[in-house]
Amino acid sequence: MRLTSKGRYAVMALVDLARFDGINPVSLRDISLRQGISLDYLEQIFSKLRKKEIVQSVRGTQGGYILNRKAKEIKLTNIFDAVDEKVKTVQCKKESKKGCNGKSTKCLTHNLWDELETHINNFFDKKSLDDLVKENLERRL
Amino acid sequence: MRLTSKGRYAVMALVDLARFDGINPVSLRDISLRQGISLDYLEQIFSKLRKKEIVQSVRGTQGGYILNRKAKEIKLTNIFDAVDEKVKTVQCKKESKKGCNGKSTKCLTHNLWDELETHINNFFDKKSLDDLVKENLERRL
DNA sequence: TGATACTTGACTATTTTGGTCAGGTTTATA
DNA sequence: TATAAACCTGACCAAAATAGTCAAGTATCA
Ligand code: FES
Ligand code: FES
Repeated sequence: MRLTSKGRYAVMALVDLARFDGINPVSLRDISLRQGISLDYLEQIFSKLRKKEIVQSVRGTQGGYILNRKAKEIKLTNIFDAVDEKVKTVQCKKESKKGCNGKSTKCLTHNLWDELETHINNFFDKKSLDDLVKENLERRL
Repeated sequence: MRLTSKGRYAVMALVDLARFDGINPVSLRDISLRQGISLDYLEQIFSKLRKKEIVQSVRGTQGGYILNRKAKEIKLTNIFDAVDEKVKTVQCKKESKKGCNGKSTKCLTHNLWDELETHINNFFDKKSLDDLVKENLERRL
């Protein structure tokens, strides 16, 4: 069970961006340099973030990206959703009565993984981008 | 972020085994049939569980595996550890001051992933094999 | 009319996963 | 004591997921 770097990068980049929010659009090139993430990869990630209306793009010279909502209203859940970093503990559908890989009943541990998923999602629901920026500022003082 | 089936199978198999614990050794063949897990794969998994002293093997005809500790004392953490299903949110060492892939400092989000890891491990620390067996019995009544 | 920066889609190398396969060894029991 | 059940080990492999790269644009500002 591990976190993929797509999710990690998305959050890193957004925290970076949020720090400058309201001042200028931030270019991916800058984020790439500051955070050490491949520019091409960032583009893929931001394309998804834009489609989910988490960021807005500003084209042309001096362009870049800006947040599309207040940092306080962007939860980790939203970010992870946008880049397809889902928490997947099981394959079987929650609603269906069938088990994994087409079995007729749920397996012995189905309920456990369900609980786990909820437990993790709770964490993501609570944390907002704003929280992260603030925590980061505090640590620097 | 997803759970691998090695971890899932390990827990499934142990719950199955625990239900018969104290009566007979349970053969992997039986578990394989009941739970629909490849026998060869189960052998790999149980080899690890044995090395970490979670189960004991009984060789020969009528052999199989038995729990090596009380079900109450086997936490999910122990099981996951044994089969190398670790919760990995970051690459960088917790203790080291260096960041991921050799960067000189920790990244903006390091602390966040650390919290997440703790949050997940809390869940695994609380659940014991015994809990799972009981929950399962209740649901059948 | 550059230069900057976003946009898109296809492609690819590496790693991880989820196994299989072959060939053992041990031991109860018929 | 033979034999079959069951554990034991290590090598091997195909498919999927990951973590990108590459190429060829388009929009906008100075
Ligand atoms: S049936 Fe849902 S996890 Fe096995
Ligand atoms: S430095 Fe530890 S997560 Fe980035």
